[in-house]
Amino acid sequence: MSPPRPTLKDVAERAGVSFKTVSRVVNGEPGVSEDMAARVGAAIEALGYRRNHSASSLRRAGARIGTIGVIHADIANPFAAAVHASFERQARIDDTLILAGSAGEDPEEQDRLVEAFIARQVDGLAVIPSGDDPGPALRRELQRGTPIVFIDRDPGVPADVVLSDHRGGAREATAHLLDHGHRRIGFLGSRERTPSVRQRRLGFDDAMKRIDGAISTVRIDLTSIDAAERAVEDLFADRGAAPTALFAAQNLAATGAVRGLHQLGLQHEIAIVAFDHIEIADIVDPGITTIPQRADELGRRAATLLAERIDGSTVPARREVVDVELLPRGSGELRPR
Amino acid sequence: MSPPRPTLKDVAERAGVSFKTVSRVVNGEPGVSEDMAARVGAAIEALGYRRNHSASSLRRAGARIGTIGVIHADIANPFAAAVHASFERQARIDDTLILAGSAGEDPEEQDRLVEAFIARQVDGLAVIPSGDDPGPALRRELQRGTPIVFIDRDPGVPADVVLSDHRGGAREATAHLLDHGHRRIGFLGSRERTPSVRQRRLGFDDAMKRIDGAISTVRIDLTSIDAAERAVEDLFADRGAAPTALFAAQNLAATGAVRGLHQLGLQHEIAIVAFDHIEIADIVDPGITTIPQRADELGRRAATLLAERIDGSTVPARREVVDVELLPRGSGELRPR
DNA sequence: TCCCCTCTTGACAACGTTGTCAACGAGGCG
DNA sequence: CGCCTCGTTGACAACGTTGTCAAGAGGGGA
Repeated sequence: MSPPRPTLKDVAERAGVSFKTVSRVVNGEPGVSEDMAARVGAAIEALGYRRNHSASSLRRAGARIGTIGVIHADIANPFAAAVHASFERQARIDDTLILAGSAGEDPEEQDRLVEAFIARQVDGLAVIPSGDDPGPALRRELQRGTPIVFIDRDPGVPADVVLSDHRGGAREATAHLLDHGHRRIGFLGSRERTPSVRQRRLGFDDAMKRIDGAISTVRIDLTSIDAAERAVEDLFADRGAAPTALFAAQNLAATGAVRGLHQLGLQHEIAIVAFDHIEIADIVDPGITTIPQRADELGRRAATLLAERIDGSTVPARREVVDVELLPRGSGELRPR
Repeated sequence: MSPPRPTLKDVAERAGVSFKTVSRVVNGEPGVSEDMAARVGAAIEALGYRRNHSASSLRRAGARIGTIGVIHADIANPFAAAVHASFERQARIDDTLILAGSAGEDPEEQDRLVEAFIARQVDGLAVIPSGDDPGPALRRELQRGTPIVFIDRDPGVPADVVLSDHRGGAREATAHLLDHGHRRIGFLGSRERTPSVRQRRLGFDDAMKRIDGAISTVRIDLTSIDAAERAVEDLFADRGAAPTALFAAQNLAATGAVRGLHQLGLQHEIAIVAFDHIEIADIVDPGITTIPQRADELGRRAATLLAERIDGSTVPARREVVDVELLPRGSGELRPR
């Protein structure tokens, strides 16, 4: 085991002063003579003293502790990781550290994380999609007035939230396909109960309704790459009634759809636009036209909102919508034959 | 601002008992009568009391605090995120939370993170590649005996470390290409001073040296997708002397190389094997044969090693090597024409 | 009946730090 | 010369919790 860390007392003893004086030096408080500061500084250096942050913030009750808890569904998800990184970068400006936890889709695990973070006196919480519903612990903390921000997920409770413009993006994607002459367009979605996916569906419908004679083919519950691939193969079994373009409303659905099209050799005939970022969308031939979410912007804004709450802002719950932009790479610009 | 959280005293007052009794109930200590426990439990429930973990662990000095600091270069890097997720999953088994920080390539930022984590009394540290050299803070903590594990990076100091078998994997990749009849093979690498890349180069050389007449073409310092793409275009400007197969020793180099081959229309003629995971390696045609690092295994083993140190193990510094496996997907099985 | 033991509860110190206030010496001013 | 102020330092309480020990009530055995 490692030896105990030196404390203020140890430093004080070595420097031959009271520990309060050492405290003053450590905190850069005024009213310490120069040679005393030097003597104490030497002792600190010699012992490798570091302040015990827990004890320090225990005494200054009520002050920020400089730690925020971040809860993910899965931090290995590239989108979540990107949001996290951006959030952290912004938080670091205020010298704030991040306690991070992945809850999977398990609401109880999410609750346990909230409790553990609260026990550690975090200044606030950020929740990146995880489960459908804030659990009891999160609810209690909202009630208590703990600063909380939700990212990319509408919590259904009055709290600050930062969202992508799912509906607008989907509308734009669909309009893009319509503009390129397509009239039979397929919608590929994952779980309908996921709010963001529902919004994307609404955006798709918005655009389709505007054009007379536009025909939708909808496939939902495609929650895996394989499921989406099979759906595409199924869709094009009969080319006659099949769509000439696809809007893949989610990450995995898009990957599966692209794979399916390649499998069928249709990648140069059937247009596709995909929501979310796809890693090497530009290597595939044709490149995949996507509407990536602006993870950086989401993270940055969320951290800013949360910091304001932590600093005491009491304005009503805010809702910020981050717009998204279509990135044409080829697959979305194919015209129907 | 949010009201102060209730303390043991508040609960005690409400239940009409001493706060020590409440402490006993909270900690499930024996020697509390049933009806007393119930009364106190009700008060806890009513006030929404949660234990202050800082105060608690301040008193039990020397005991674990249940928090580990993890330092990344960039947690948005999918490999780092995957390692992190796996590390966390393992740590959670011991009810340990993760303080996470990205230091970029900035050694000073890494130092600041170490200091901040230490100030918060973390039980141990995990370092996922970040900079080339442990900074002064990390060195001091190693000296002090703070439990530390390095992941995927040899720290050059006696400390526990978990590494991928870069050399063996590269040897296997190269042998795979040689087995498919290639004799002129190109090596595409990023920075040579990165230890893992250096190891991969050694593995490449190992395999090439074993075969008479095998000819290497080496391109290094390909630190961006664009640089790798240009290198490939340059390489095949003269098909006569050009290699018939490529070994891309790193993520970005591989992405750029694949893009370059596609650009030149050579994707079905020039074989390529890539180190590291590539997101949709299977969508491209042909699929990209890769040697992904086993991020899960790296994270899991690192967390295990660290937990043992935290529990007091004093065995000499350990070095665990995680093997890697080649995933044939087509691009690596092309034969020379 | 008395003593001792057990069970339950509480009083108090301690963890490492910061806030408050007092003590001390030096120096300025009347 | 005495008083007051300022600059420097220290003593002590307090933050919220747990460890230690003692006090009091109740029960069983002699």
